Amino acid sequence: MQLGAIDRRDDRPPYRQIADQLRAAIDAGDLRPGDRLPSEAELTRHYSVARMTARQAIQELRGEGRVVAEHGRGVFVRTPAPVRRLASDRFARKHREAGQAAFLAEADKAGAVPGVDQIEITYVAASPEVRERLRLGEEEVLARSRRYLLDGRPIEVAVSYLPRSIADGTPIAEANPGPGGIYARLEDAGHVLDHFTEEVTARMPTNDERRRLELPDGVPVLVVVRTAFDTEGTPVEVCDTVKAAPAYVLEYDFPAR
Amino acid sequence: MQLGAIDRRDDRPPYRQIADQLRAAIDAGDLRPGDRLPSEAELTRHYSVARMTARQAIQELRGEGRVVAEHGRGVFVRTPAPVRRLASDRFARKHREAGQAAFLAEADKAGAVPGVDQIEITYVAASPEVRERLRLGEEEVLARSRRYLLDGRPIEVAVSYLPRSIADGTPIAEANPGPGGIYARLEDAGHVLDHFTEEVTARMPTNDERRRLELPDGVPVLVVVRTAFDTEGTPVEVCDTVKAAPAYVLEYDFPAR
DNA sequence: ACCCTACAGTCCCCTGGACGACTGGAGGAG
DNA sequence: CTCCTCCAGTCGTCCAGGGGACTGTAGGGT
Repeated sequence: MQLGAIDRRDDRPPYRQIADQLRAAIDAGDLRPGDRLPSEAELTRHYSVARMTARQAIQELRGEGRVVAEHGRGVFVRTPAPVRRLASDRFARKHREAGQAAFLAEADKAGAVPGVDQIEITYVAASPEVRERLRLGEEEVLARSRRYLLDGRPIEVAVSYLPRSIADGTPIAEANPGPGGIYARLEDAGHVLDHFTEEVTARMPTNDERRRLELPDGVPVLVVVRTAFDTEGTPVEVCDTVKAAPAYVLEYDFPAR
Repeated sequence: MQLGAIDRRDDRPPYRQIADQLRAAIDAGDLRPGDRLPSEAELTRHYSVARMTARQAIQELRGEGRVVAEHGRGVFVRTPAPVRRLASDRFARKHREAGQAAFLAEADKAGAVPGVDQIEITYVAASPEVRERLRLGEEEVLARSRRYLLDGRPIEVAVSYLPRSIADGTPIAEANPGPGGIYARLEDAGHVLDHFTEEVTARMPTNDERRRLELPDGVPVLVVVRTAFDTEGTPVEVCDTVKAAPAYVLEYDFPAR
């Protein structure tokens, strides 16, 4: 771990020069994921700057999501999350027929331990966005909220909205909807699924999302809103998911027509 | 613009309380897009804190991408960028047959003035990712790099990679490939397009990307890597695009199978 | 009428200092 | 040997101050 010096004639301010040198050390592999960065005290000594200046350099890297500070321990190069590739056929009927919901099937394949918690099932008035997608009027919707874990670490929070008229009195309103998940139950109830649309955006997380997903600073989220349509062309479910962005690659395939 | 006070018994530190109050004012509409926030001096007077503390509160909101500081002028609530909805049929042949590349056709529809600049066309050795996607060996690729503007503001940077064997000696290697864009030229050359795959991720921008897209702090980017396949099943182009995340919604449609 | 110069207001960057909270390990008490 | 206490190292937060750079405007000179 060899750091350079600060050039006062450089047009970049000192804190940025320090940040650039640390970033370069990470990119060059001198600092590997999990390694501790020089402490604030070490940086102030090495560069002969005030502690606030060293802190600002580290703040820069935190904002980029490259390092994580742990109170009382140090600042560490962030370990890249294992990437989940989500193919657009992950909701294919063949997976449901194997008796597993999409998430479990996939975790199995990756050899990781899946988990679901923070399950909450309530009836609520639909937001304008949900109402538009489900083509509803004033009807209440069933909201199924849950958090997905992989090897004990939260990776996604999701809320499904279904029209009350469809969900009422079916296992969909239970915490555990049974083998194949709620899509299997929808088909049991006569709503054979035909296709999905997904709308993908990215943004910085809210404080609440940062807490639930245990995200460090500087990590954006992917927001995927999926609408499921049955063979009648009726939208039967809207699923609003928020994922830690670095842990995902979404794959889609579409014709040139 | 009415701000509260700091509660020293609150478990949130003062800078966070100030940030929360400012954020609430934005969410409540007391501060609208384009409005100036109270200056550092005003905040220090109002809350009786040191200037560093007021700065830290503002830093918090900048990291969330909610406000933008302008040197010498003030700190302003960020104006949400107009959202482009990108449907997965935007590369459909019918649009090309109208004689316009996908981007121009869409800008027209939205009534905005499109622009393309920073065009660079070079032959380079393919990166491992590109080589894998194009199923190439050591062959060089043509790299078409450009930046897209809408009403003069940069919204996307893109690099297309094509195998030299396909691009050489065609208008694809020219700065202006002619009506319908390079996809039309690929079909002229006998590579009739069959389908695309897109891989979508999100992350914080690099410094270079932040500069080229003129992004303020705290704004993530969407990365879309599209591969085009011809009717032989051969990948003929890889297009790597980086977009300012808040300005985009990507839409995909896929069957339940 | 035009241009140029001050200047006040604003954010940017840095210094040096202080206290608090958390972590992990060393060393002593039992 | 076990448990507890203490302490050094680390990051989190805050204070008070100073110089710098940028912006827009008011006012004066031409």
